[in-house]
Amino acid sequence: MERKPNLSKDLILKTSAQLFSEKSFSQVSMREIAKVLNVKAASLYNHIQSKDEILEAVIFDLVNIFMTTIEETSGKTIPTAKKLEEIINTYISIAVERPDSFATLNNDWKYLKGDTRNKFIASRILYEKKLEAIIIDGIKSGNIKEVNPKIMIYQMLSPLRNIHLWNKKNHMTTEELKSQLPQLILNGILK
Amino acid sequence: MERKPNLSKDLILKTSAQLFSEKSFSQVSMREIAKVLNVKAASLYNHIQSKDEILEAVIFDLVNIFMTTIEETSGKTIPTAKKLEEIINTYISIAVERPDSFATLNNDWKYLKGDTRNKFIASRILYEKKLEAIIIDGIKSGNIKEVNPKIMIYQMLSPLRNIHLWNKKNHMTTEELKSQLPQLILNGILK
DNA sequence: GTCTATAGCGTGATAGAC
DNA sequence: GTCTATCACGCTATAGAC
Repeated sequence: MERKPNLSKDLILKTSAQLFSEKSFSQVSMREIAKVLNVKAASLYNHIQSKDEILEAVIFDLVNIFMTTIEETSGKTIPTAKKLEEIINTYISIAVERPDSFATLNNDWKYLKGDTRNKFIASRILYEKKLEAIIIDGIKSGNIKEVNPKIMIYQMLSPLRNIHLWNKKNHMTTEELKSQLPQLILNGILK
Repeated sequence: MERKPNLSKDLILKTSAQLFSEKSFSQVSMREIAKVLNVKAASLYNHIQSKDEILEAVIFDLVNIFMTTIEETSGKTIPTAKKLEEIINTYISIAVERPDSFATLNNDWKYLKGDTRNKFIASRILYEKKLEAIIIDGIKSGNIKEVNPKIMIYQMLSPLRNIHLWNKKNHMTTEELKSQLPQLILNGILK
């Protein structure tokens, strides 16, 4: 409910992400996005090409952050536990600071179409491969339990991809989460 | 792609759950469900009242199982670890044996409307309350780490609610999962 | 109990005035 | 750059013939 629009692509993306996260991409209409911004739906098309483009922009904005940070973490020469903690903290930061985009990424990526969808899936596979490499490395150096790495990835990522759902009910600060969640997740993983 | 229909409510529910799990409730049309069953969309309405009714039936079929089993487990006089293992195994059984309904329950409950939606949310809250009671009991009797029970529930349920996603890639039998997942989940929880 | 035909509605997107 | 008006389409659901 803005006063006067001053419409921009960025504002449209922000508003859309918020609405997507409350319902779902498919349940939010262009008319609805426009209404929140105090404009008519047609006006949105001066700043964006299509509804699909909004979804793509919201999602890949975060995808790029995740891919960049895991690349950085992988390249560091620090203990495995520290690497995993960095990864967990990235999820926490993004889930707390940008909950709407984070929810859209995790809930609505399935509404991506064609090449964009394939690109997303490829990114996700690559991300999990990078994480697997870190875990395998940790097993070799004796810092991580000898459990199937794929199961471990699943055990790690399932809670992380749902922080936003859970944090909606139990509002915690980034600091509180960072001081508790990593230990909780890693306690079952580290020796 | 059935041969000749022999249409029934049960068959419609089964087929719908499969399609919902592949895409999403909102992305599956009545025409599409009908096509798989080799009938016209209008024919479906001789067996069901509405598309919403299909979703409700698919979801509450499983909700009732989950509510019944946690009630049973709560009433038993067995160690906390055994109770949690039972709960975990219920998820595994359902996720493996009825993956389509399980996926629909976890992904598409948000498309439930009105009272039905409220009833679902109330069930989920009640389920988590029952689980919390078991955990608090375990903390008191010294069998469970002294961590915030709400965080523990989240750590337990996040992976369990996503078994279907993960098991689609790494096909495991019910037995394999039951011999590995509970320990993995509980190792981080049990002393 | 399945069919054809269609009502009634909401959607994403566009054309063209201002 | 926002507006009004509207197009073209797909959807759920119903009416009525067979």
